[in-house]
Amino acid sequence: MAGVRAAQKEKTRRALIQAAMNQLSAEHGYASLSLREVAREAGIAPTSFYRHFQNMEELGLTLVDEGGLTLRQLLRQSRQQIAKGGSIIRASVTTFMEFVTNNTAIFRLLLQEKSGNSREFRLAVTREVEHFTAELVDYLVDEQQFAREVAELQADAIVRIVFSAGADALDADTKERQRLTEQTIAQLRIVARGAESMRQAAKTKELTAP
Amino acid sequence: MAGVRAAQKEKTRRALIQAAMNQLSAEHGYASLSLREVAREAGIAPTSFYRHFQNMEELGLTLVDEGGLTLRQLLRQSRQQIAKGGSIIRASVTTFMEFVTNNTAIFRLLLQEKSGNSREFRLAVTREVEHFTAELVDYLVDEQQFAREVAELQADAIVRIVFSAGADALDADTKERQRLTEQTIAQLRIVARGAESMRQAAKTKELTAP
DNA sequence: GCATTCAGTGAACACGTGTTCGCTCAATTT
DNA sequence: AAATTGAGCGAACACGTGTTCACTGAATGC
Repeated sequence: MAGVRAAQKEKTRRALIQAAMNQLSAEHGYASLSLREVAREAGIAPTSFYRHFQNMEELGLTLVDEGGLTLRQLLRQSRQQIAKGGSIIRASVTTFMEFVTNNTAIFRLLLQEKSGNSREFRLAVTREVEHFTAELVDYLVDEQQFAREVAELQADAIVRIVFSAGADALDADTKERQRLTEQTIAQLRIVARGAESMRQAAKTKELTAP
Repeated sequence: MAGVRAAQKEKTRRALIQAAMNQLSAEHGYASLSLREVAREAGIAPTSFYRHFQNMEELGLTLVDEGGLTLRQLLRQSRQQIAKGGSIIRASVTTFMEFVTNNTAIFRLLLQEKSGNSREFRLAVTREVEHFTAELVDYLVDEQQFAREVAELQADAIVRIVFSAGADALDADTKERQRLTEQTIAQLRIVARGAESMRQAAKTKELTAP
């Protein structure tokens, strides 16, 4: 019971996942992913695909799950960078862009595939993004002492800006990506200032008309 | 030379465009648009499609052009609403969301199709979005007296937030759309405050160390 | 009135697709 | 050692796709 069989199965399963990722590009999206092409790239017969996934859909959902893991990893690494000191915003955005650059396939799914998918697929992506946003809200509340309501507005705005810039970064060269990074940092600073000013206003109001 | 012929041709051309738009939905994106299905919905034979467009690609680019027109119309209507007085941000966001609701197909192309298309298609979309952003920059510079640099940061952030929210609104029910609208308004206010505070900081700096 | 232009057609093509079925044969279980 | 399990396979299927070609017939130009 060395599990040779199970190990081999897992191996070709990974091969299928990797093959699907390799096929994702700007011109060739998830919607036009074909079972036969994926199987070919993974080096197995088309029919063997079904030994691992019931559907292309099921493979897609698996990929989104991988995306969720990547997002959590991104959060962890971001926190580590922040702990090292320096600008929180700069560290976060830089880490984010690094992750995008090094996991293009996954971020294509998370940032660019907003249409042309099954409802279930979109829900899965939304779930991961919402989880990410929720983590950011918690950070703003716990570490930055924002009121929950403002933190939610701010976090959602940040995620929209950063994810949108990330989507652009996927199809940009190094130089353009650098520009996007700096631009995003500056924009998040604007948002932070705005949120800060909301906090001040709320405090003032609280004192004058409690 | 009454132009009966030309008129009929234009009519079925519009029918093709309309047919393509009708086929766009959350589950069925631009990538999986099929020549035959579009022709069928337009009420012509598949082969007749080629009398009007060389490609599905060419139809797609035409649709993006329509999107550009819609964006310009949106800007005009937004300015009219602003001229009526009241909150500039509220008027703009409300108008935007109305347009999204009433032109779902076009905004699906502009807001949700970021991947799985030809390079040319993506460039066309980007061109329209950038034009929109440039108009917004001009507004912030001319009417709100922002420095160009800050205006560009702010405009890009606004477009990212609003377009992202618009993309979500496309697949939301009325109530959720209302929530998105209010949320977006609040977020733009945060951004406006942040940008304003940048302006103050710049001024101060200018006075203290010119 | 006659000749020409041209939007629309139907048949036919080569091709890629997802999915089924029964088979093999090594890993595993008994 | 014998029996069972299960990943991987090739043949075959029905189907939708884009594109070609020669043809029709009404609108147009002369």
